[in-house]
Amino acid sequence: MPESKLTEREQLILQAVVHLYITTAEPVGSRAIVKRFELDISPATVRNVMSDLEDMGFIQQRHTSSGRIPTDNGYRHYVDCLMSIQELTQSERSRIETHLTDQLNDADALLRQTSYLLALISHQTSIVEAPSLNVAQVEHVEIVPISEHRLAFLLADNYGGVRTMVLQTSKRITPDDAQRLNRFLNEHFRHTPIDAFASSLESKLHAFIDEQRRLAEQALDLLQMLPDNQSERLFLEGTTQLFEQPEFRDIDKARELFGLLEERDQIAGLLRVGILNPKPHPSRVVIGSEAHQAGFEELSLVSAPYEVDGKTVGMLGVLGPRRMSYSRLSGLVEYTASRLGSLLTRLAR
Amino acid sequence: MPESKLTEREQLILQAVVHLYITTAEPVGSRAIVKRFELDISPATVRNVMSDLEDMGFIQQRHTSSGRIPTDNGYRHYVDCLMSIQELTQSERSRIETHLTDQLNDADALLRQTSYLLALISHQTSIVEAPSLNVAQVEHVEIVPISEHRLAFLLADNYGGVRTMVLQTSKRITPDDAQRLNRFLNEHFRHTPIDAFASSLESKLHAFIDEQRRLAEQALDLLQMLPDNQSERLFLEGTTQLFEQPEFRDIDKARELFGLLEERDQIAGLLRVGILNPKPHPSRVVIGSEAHQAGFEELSLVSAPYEVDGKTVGMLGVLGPRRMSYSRLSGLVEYTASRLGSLLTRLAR
DNA sequence: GTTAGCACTCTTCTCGGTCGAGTGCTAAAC
DNA sequence: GTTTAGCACTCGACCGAGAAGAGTGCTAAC
Repeated sequence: MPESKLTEREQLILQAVVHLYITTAEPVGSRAIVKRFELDISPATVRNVMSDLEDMGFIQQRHTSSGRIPTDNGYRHYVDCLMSIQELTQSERSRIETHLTDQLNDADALLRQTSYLLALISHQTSIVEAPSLNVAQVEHVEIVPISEHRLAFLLADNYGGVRTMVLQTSKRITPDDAQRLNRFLNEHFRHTPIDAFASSLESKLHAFIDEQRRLAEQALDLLQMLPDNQSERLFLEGTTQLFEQPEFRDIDKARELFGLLEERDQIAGLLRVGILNPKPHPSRVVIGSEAHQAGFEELSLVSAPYEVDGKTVGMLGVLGPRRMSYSRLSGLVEYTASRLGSLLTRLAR
Repeated sequence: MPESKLTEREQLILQAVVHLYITTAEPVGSRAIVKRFELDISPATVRNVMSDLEDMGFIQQRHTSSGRIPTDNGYRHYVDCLMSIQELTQSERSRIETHLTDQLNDADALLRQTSYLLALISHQTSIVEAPSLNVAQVEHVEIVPISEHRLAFLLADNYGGVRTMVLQTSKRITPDDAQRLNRFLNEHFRHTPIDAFASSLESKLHAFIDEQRRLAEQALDLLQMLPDNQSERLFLEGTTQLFEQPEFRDIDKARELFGLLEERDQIAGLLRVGILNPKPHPSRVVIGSEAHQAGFEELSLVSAPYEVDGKTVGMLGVLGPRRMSYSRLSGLVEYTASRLGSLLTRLAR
């Protein structure tokens, strides 16, 4: 944890402002701080300190003579230097363990359930990203003739994820054709990273002839559309929770938020923000304008990577108002990530 | 079209109230009607007629001395007796034709695109339902071994829809096992209605032994979960449009609406409302409280069934504020439904 | 049956005043 | 030098009065 440059008293007051504002959603006054934390100093002293903190850009006033609220910088300092991550309670822990079990043998179901549970416990909006294409590998591909002119193109990755796409052909495909193609595909592309599959297949197109080649080309087309679908592999739950927050009582803010939630790509992008920022803890926090994203000013995201076989394969997190309990949610997100990781590891075998 | 029991003048005034309210979202006064439609009668006369219409329950006042707005009954009478369905313009028609082509060889993609287009042209929220389970038939099933202990269970229906589920087994499955099972499944269950597949499979479980039987039982479990997933086979687009409407400026109404949109099951149920109500036109209208659904009071739905090979297989529609252009949207929805139907027919071959 | 006139009702907007929370500053106390 | 008490000041929230405006219902005349 980086050393705070503030005096002990300043740290105390900043922490007090953050805590009170998080719980009440109201600007925090000097008297309220003294009362609530039973401090042995007078409100006037607190006022002086708050004035200093304001000069340093950690807290601000909506208008002269209102209480203070933390700025993005204030939250940032709090998260980086003052906060200690809160462990989950025993009951929360067991709740996760019972609802997130290895009964779920489908990666999608597991991810969805994780998202659901995360929203339920956090009372915020949860985001869970499926293992990303650049770490997943081809485990198995199969072209399945469905009817005379239609085929399913099935692609299974090594994390238990299965995608199916549909192909149409003008010429009839024999089961033999399909089987030969399947054998070839699996022989040559097993363990290829999924995002390299398309280009890898392209370079081997010459190995096919006739109908098989046409099929392979069509499969290639489908593969090239895969990255676009990445944002569909995002599990969001509990979006209603966000709208319950007082910061979105304002109809225009609410509408903006609603628009943002529709933009799956942007949400997916958010999970990537700050991912490089190394920390003693796995969890990351993006606060308001740090996201550099229109409409995100009132929001924050606490996220953590989850690992399969010691390798980070995806992210999950909790999206809430900037004014949220970072300490509690960091703990929750980290624990959930580790749980999901170990279940996925078992699934990936 | 049922005969209206109103006098010609009453019809005229009711129509005027509906039209004006639809376009302005403001209560309609007597003077405004005379002005806007250049009537040769005085506002006082209009007031008398409006008073009568109010007694009949077709229009109402928010408070004494405000203009009138249509009641659900008023809209109902308008839709049933007064409205004529508006044909699409040439440009709208060609827009649909170019964006909804037989290039899309995947039923899901086709449905999604339909939904997208419908939202775009209507400026409302669109709902498109996938062909329902009780009319779709098994076209092909295949169990695909993915890795030693994992299999994909692929189920293709005769409308171009493909679902994939994942199975986990403790014992290793040989390709031969899988192939034999596949042959059996396709021989016996091809053309079985999908919603009868599970029970039909159950009755034939005795034909399997050992590992095959265990597999078939697992597949059965998955099949029995299928109906629950029906609500996931609903394509919604343009939900933001709803929140733009002035009736949802009120934050509590907006929240209620947001909650409703989350409830996919209820939305799916709405499409079924009034489906039995036979009409000279294929389109159906559900107005506000007619839906008997909490939160739907301010909404209306214009829907139409789409047909494959002359058989109704699903519904699509447009969800908007009660105050919406029923005449225009009926035309749009009907046209879109017929277009989707014919494309799906070609896809189903 | 239709219309002009008019009183009436109800909402919306604005304005001024009060209240209370909270601040900043100054001077005194520690 | 730090802390505190005291006090004037600022600003938003709330309230009620009053004016404006839209629209009605009723009555009497056409």
